[in-house]
Amino acid sequence: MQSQAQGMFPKDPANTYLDETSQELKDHASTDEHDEDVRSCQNAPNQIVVYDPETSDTGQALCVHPAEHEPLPKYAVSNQYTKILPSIGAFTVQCAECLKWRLIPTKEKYEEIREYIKEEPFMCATAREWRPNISCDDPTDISQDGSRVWAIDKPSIAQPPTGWERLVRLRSEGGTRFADVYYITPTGKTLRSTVEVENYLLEHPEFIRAGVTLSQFSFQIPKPLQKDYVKRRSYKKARQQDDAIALEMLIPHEPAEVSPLSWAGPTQSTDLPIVTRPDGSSAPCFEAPPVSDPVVPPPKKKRARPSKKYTKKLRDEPKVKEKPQQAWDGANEL
DNA sequence: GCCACCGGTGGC
DNA sequence: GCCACCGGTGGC
Repeated sequence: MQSQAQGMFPKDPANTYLDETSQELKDHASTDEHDEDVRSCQNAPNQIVVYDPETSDTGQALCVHPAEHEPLPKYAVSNQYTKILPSIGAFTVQCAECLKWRLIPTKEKYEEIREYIKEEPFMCATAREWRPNISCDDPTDISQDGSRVWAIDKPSIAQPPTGWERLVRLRSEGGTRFADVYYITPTGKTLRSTVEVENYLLEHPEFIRAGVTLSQFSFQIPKPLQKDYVKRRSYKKARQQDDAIALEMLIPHEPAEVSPLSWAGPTQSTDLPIVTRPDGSSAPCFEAPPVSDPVVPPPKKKRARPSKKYTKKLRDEPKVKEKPQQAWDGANEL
């Protein structure tokens, strides 16, 4: 995929992750390369779309697309973990002019567009970099047809430093959060917060010398378009009062309509949101995980939040636990 | 023991 | 209500 025109990007595009079950992607393929992108999209189960709320009215958005040409997400293929969570399956951005959605072929391109989207609004012409003939006259690549989860991404998030990867991992529906953001260092360490990044950089000054700064990291997560994807905190408080009743209220019982493109998870994992449900609603959504046991759950142990003083101690005393350096000892040379 | 996923808390 | 943070947990 060579780059030709470095097109203009839309202003305030919406970043969208989507679950991939739609036929429309292939319907709009217009070049061989795009065909390939579309196919890889279609093969990827449970993708998610993200789009930018601020711009949803005027229309800019991005859609997410999984690791290219991977038939299945990492969770399903290489991860020994049995839980299969919905994963970001496609990246899409909305044209600032015609408001149509254009699939972005790679996560890297998406991150590039997202970083500069405010300054350089995305247009269909931008996509000519990978789809030479695309224009606003072509139909939208994807639409909110109920077959995917759409989530709103934040604009102006810096691209991760070279050699680093920014991971957005979706949580299952009904949890307390929609997703988590992680950064994977060149040495393979996973960092979960700005504090951890800061500590890591202090422990590895070679990255600082190489120009890596905290401003290149953002742990902002996309927001699900489906309002009830994430459990409300007020619900949790209610549950503390009366668990059984609250559970009834919390879990919607909707007809399950399994997508033909859903990936097959472990049979014992039926309590996981591995399928999507076209429900005819305007916004796509994942199947809610069934309630495995509506009985009152055992009380959970309370955990005291570490004090600020403790947090500061952590910052002052870098953790020692870390994976042995693997491929990137060259960092020391920076 | 590791680690991906999840929940709970304080702060704003 | 949202966000940042990070400890807990269970499957491997």
